[in-house]
Amino acid sequence: MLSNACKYAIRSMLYLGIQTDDKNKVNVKKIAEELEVPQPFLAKLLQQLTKNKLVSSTKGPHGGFYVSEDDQKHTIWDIIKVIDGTTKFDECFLGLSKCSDENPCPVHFIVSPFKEHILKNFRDKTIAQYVDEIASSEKVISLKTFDIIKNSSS
Amino acid sequence: MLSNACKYAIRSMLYLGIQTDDKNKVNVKKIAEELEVPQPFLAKLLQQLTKNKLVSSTKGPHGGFYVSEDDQKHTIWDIIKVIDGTTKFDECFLGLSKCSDENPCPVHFIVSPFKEHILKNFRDKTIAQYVDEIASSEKVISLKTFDIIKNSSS
DNA sequence: TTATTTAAAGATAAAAACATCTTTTTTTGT
DNA sequence: ACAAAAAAAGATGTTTTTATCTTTAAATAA
Repeated sequence: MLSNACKYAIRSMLYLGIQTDDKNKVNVKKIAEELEVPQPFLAKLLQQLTKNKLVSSTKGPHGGFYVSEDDQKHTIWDIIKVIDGTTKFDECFLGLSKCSDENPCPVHFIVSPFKEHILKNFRDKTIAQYVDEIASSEKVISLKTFDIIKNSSS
Repeated sequence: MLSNACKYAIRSMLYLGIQTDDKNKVNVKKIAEELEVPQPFLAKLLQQLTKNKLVSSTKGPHGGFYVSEDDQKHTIWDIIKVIDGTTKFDECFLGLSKCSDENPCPVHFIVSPFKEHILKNFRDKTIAQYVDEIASSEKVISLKTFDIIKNSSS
């Protein structure tokens, strides 16, 4: 469904939402370690997110990446748009170009409600909302982060 | 979600379920044209399906591919197992190895119920059942086949 | 001003997915 | 027996995804 690139990007943005703001930045090395993803690959992804104004960054000592309050207004859908593009989500599960409610493929009505529900969530729910939810419940965004949350709340 | 390879394979098997039996075979060329998929690529896929006993074939004049009544007892899940493997379906949507109902990732409860629903369908519903459904309703497996069904029923 | 820290940019490389081409084997009709 | 039709098998090529490496630019602190 999502590429690795996009998974890393989403997890990074949630991580930055939880851990950072304009006063508290982290560098790629740290993010890559926390999320356990390949560092140079992640660096490229963060570049893309930054170029597209989903994530903020500053160079130099004490610089790094962060998501500001404004950045937090974005959605997972915004990330997908930047990293993977959204065509995959418009396509029929069996690859038929004209598949629709009117001309359904054999799995259309199995897959379609699922897709709608997920898409609605991805389009409507902001990173801020996700961050709140992760803080209040115990959602995981990496093994390490999971441990951090577990420990800090116990 | 599914690779092109797997989409082609599923559509081929449904097509063969509808159009063929041990008395009526079709060759790769015909299947590729009907489903509008690359012929040599499809040939390789059909080879795999045949080797794994999901599809039957005979060589020589009037030979070709077909799905027997026995073949029709298989499921979409069986096709996925042969072509893509099923690991993708076990994996967390965000790629976290330990994501579960107990340790949910931020999108776990959005994605999980629908995944279950789809998997149940893929695992339980036979090709025979799909074929019946396509015959009685008007499900599409290719633009061309769609036209055929439309025309023959009008 | 200079060394250090950091992201940005660009070039390269490895692996997987997607696809094609060529040769061999089997079957069948003549 | 022979030619034709078809799948099977094997080799090859292309594109995309995933990933790394190197160089450049910017910011900061001493």
